[in-house]
Amino acid sequence: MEVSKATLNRLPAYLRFLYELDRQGVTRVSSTTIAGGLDLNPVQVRKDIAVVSTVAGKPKTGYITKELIADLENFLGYHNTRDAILVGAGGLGHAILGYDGFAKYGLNVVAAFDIDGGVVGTSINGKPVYDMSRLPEIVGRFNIQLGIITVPSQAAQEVADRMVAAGIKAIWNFAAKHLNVPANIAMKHEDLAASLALLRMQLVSMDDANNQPQ
Amino acid sequence: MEVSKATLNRLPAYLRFLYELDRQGVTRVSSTTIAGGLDLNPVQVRKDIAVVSTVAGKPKTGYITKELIADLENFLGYHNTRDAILVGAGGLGHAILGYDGFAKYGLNVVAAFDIDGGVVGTSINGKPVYDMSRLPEIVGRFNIQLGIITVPSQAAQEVADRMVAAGIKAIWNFAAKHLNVPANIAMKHEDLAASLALLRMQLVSMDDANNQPQ
DNA sequence: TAGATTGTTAATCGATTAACAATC
DNA sequence: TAGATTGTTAATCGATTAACAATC
Repeated sequence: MEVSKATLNRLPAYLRFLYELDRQGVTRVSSTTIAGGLDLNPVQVRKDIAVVSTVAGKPKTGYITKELIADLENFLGYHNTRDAILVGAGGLGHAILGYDGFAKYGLNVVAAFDIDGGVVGTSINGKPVYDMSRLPEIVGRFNIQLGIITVPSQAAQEVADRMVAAGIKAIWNFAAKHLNVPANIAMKHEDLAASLALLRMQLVSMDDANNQPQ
Repeated sequence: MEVSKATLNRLPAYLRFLYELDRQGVTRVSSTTIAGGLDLNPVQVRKDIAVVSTVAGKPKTGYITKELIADLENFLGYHNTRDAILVGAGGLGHAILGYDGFAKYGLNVVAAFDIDGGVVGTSINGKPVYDMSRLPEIVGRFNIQLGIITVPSQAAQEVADRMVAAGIKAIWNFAAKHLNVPANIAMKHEDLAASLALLRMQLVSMDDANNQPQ
């Protein structure tokens, strides 16, 4: 991988910030402006931009907003849409199926799967919900590479296994459980418990700081 | 902060893994077992455990499952429940309100707020949805410190500002937008676009590896 | 010209991994 | 006793930040 995970993680935030500037008619932008808006270090912003941009920034004037937007969109593949399927049409699955914002990020959820007869056969936000048994057929027919897991944690490993067997190459896991998959399968675990732990600890340490004996 | 962010991020996964072992009747566990189950390095696991545990592991036998569970729960504050409020009772807000799993992590969402007359006055999973104007009153009355933002990104900054004004000390932000808050407010941004970027890039680089000319 | 800003090299910081003595 | 496993020190790796010459 030629770009670090840390950099990649920041790029979508740059892009959103630039969209906003562009919308306001700002045609040129400096690393200091971006860093200021996102609470980052300007040097870090310049280094990140250097990785993705095809044109150099100009001393004194900075970068051209629209050029930078184009480079970032290109690098992140936002125009190169990927189809995905989702397994688990419960609360969270429902929310993801109902959210059209992922289209901007080049993600197109085409169908969902579940084992609950109550939702199988219905459609959510125009996306059909199939029985789990049809997973291999649909994934194969449309050559889908990306799978989203929104089932309860006890069911998640089996779902992952079935996705891999069906030919899925990348898994976005929202279940609260580490999943074991072959090394050639990409996996991203959205661990909300871990996020919450981080937030709670910040909260507690700030409490401490405020109650410090002086 | 005496424990690193990286360590803190892993602790909830250890705990879930240990619950599973305990359920299976496994009374002792080594760092190698934990590392193997979670695709981590055993030394890293031992160092992380050293930070939180009150009793030392024993050479040859490892750690006592139940002791380690108790230490982790204690460290993460899972028995020390925090009340929270949520703003934005849309799809994602609905899913979070409907999910009772956060109770295990010591998080108790007590109420939601929205500006949509269609949901205000209703209740979701037993939690009342109030009009946004009542935020200061409820936050003040129950002395709530934690706020969850699940509104569309354009509305997120204003919601954050109103949370801070009402006395919220920590914000869990699910909107696709960086939010500026005073330095004494804890903030955790759940950036799904960034996650997706990471996953897509993994997928692409694996494609590359497989199509490498030999 | 003077000053703001870039791109890059070097220094620092933090986290992971390797090595290994201690010990149950 | 021998071997597995711990806890810790040292080495490595990766990412951030500081310093600064180049330049528009």
